[in-house]
Amino acid sequence: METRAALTALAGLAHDTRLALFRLLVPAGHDGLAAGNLGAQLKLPPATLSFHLKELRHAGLVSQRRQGRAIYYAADYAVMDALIAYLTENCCQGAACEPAQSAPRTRKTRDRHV
Amino acid sequence: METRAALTALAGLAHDTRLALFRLLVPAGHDGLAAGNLGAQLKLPPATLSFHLKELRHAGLVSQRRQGRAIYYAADYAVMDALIAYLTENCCQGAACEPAQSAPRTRKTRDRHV
DNA sequence: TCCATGTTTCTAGATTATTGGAAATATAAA
DNA sequence: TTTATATTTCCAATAATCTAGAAACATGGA
Repeated sequence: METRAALTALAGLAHDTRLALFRLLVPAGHDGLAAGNLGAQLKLPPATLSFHLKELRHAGLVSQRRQGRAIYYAADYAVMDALIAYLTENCCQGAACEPAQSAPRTRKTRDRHV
Repeated sequence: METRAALTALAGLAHDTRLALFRLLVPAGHDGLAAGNLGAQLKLPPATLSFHLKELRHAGLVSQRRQGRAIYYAADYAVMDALIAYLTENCCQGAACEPAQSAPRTRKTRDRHV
């Protein structure tokens, strides 16, 4: 993941409504949850909900799928994983970051599936 | 790490200049770099530099230490590590996030030193 | 003491993000 | 068709963040 994309993903998560939305989607798995369901859980007016879901989508953190009248959103784990890899590699370099761990994860180890 | 702190750390990193500052500090280790050094590398006016360093400091991502006339900033690896742990646990749950990996990291495994 | 250097704080304007009502769009069901 | 439901887009107001000049502060050296 490049710095530009990492920045976009960070900005996507750096808002309490969006982080809450994303955290609701994480355990919902690949099927995700309908927009209405998310809005009801967080008590958000529809326009506000839609605004934040769009931000998450532009950050590549969630995907969208229509099913009947409902639109389902699902977490994109690959982008999240790439962000974690980016932070580990670029912001947590060397042994300093994980003193109790055997070895820091490297790009090669983590990026196989990205 | 709690959601509120994670949000603060995410917002701290979610800006061009601040991510660049933090990335300069990461390889600089515990000694860190002088504010002036950082400002010169990124060509920032002093007030702008100071503004962003303050943000990073409030997010707990960097520490400050005066030495003579210079003020040295250093990355706080513990907070960064805690953020990565938070994202791994809360935003990357289950096997979904690391399909090519043996087992997802758990809170117990990662939090020993935090 | 006086001056130079490194950095911060003050401040105000500029930019960008967020909010939510109202209208528009898409789908499904009667 | 018509109506109901789910959601988005439009838009204007508000809020938050960012920028950088100028002034202030702290330290060290002459």
